[in-house]
Amino acid sequence: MGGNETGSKVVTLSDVAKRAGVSIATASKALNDRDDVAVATRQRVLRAADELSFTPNAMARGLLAGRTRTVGLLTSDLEGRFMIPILMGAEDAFGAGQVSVFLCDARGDAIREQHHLKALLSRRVDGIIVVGRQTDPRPSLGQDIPVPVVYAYAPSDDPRDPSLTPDNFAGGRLAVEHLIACGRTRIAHITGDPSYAAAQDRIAGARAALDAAGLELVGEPMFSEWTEHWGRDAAALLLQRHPDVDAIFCGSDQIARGVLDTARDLGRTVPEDLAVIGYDNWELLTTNSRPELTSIDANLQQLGRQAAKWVFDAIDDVRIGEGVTRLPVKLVIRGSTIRRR
Amino acid sequence: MGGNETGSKVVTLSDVAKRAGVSIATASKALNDRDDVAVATRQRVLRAADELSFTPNAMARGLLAGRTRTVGLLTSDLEGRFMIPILMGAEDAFGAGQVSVFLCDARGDAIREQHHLKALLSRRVDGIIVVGRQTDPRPSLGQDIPVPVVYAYAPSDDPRDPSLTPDNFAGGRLAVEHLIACGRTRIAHITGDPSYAAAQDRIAGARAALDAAGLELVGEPMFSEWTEHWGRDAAALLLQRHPDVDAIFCGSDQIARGVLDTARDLGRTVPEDLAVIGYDNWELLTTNSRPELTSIDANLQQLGRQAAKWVFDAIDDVRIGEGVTRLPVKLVIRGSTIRRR
DNA sequence: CTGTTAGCGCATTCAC
DNA sequence: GTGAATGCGCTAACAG
Repeated sequence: MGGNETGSKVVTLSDVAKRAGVSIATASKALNDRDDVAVATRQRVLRAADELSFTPNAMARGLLAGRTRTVGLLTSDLEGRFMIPILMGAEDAFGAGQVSVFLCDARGDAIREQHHLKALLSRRVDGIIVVGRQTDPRPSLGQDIPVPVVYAYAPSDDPRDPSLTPDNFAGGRLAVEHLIACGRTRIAHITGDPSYAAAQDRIAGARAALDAAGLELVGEPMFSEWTEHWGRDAAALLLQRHPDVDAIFCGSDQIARGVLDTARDLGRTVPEDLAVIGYDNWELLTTNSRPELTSIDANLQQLGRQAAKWVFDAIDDVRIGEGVTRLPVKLVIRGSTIRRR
Repeated sequence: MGGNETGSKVVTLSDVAKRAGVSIATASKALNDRDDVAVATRQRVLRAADELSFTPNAMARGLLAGRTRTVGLLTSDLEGRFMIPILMGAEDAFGAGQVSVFLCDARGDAIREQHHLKALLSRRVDGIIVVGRQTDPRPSLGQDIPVPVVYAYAPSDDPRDPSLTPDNFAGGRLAVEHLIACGRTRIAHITGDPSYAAAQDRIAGARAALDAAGLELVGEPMFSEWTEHWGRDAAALLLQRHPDVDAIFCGSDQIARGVLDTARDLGRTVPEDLAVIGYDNWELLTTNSRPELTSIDANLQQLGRQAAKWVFDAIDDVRIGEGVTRLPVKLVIRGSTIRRR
């Protein structure tokens, strides 16, 4: 038992150095393009590293550098429809292999979130993105986190924190402006849970657009769940009470799909008879309905990218936004508001 | 500039030790419940750590231990419907804060996958789970990875690798057995892309069930895309050509939903007139259709948990399965095959 | 019970 | 150009 046992131990820099017949220091320099190393030497080192398939130990490196090239993604609801695109945008922005992402799903539980946060800090992530499941403000992680934190989708309730969230007001306005542009004047609104900021903001935007055109909503906004069932029921109610509506702005694509079903059942032709617009641009729903559904897209992937960029900027001590920044949304027109040719 | 500057540097163990008036080693022992440390001393150390909100550096720890309590999750298609539950199951099994998960999305690109793999190895993950997007075998990462690798959903094409995948054959059989149990005898099959192993395996299972009952499929399986559109079109074709079918086994819930739409349009009553069963148990589709859709659930979250468990076992040198292991699926009965009361 | 010593793998001075 | 020494933060041996 003297020295180098067998048993495929992990290859270290010193192994490479030994094989190349140089010191550890030289090997390090050669591998990192540092200083002046004789060309021949560098070649030898690189060859040795390759032959041993040497993989530098990021932890050892991080210990020295004080930087891990690692960030934490703290979500509260992984299976939620909105997490994934944001997460993808972030992963995207970090670049394959450049920065690695710790994924933590707190399952909407504060205790679990604390555990994960602690783990992340323990692993010395360079920054954290917190992704919430609604656009309602969520509790801040606090100001004493030693790394930059950016909130995505759900803004932080502390105005000192930087938050990115889709502009629901603009979305509501955009939706109704489009309906008006399509010549509709009797517009109703069916949406989900009224306690959601998203629901209220979209309504406010819708009303702003109506006001600007000298119009009013037909009836009051109809609130309940964000489901197809509710969309079906609400549409039946609405079309009975106000047979003259010529457009329905729906608070979600799910609701809109239910509305389309009922319209079909009742023999109302979409879009001629009745224009329908959804919200979220969830492709599974918008492209499978009959006709395909016009909707508002929140650009979530872009939001994720922006969040990642902010984290980077903050790490590099670039000043980033403070408070809530609302990102633009876009209208995606399909056959439920305009007859396509 | 002599010694302790200001500027909230990260707190280290030596800071804690200093504040508690003990040596670094003692502080370490106290914090880790090691050896015998005087109760009073331990208290002082704990207090000091708390006051400074000390967070141990997992990298430094990992450097010593040779274990990072970190695993890599290498997916090829994050937005895919099947990744998320598996990912959740894995995250679940690893426990909040115990083990951290690096998430890497290769976007279906081999190059990017290599980059991510390298990054993971560089970070010295203790193990890797590879999640594929189909149940067709995927290329192995190779045998020279220094940590355990488990393949989930998409099995590895190398029989030496441990793979976990849902049992599609059993799923197909289960679906048809259920239809037969419901008294159906004229059963047809509409499915997606025939090049998918999933499609073929489910058909084989279906045929096995039919054989056992002395029945035959009505017509040939109908192949095309995994979409609602195809479901609608295929159903129209099928019902025209074989008006006497009394049940349709669909290769996916999306297809099934399209089938239900067409059945409705053609005035066929489900389930009395026509029983319909889907596959995947995608709640968004199964619970929103009319009637709600009976389907086969692949227990993906459980599959994720199992994959995580295998990784752990392998890390602890417990022998785990080799080759492809098919996990049981389950039937979820809703109103599209049996009239609910 | 507590402190001293050594070293995990690596990048960085500084001599030679 | 190259190599010996130093230390990142921590834990595991030992010695006191």
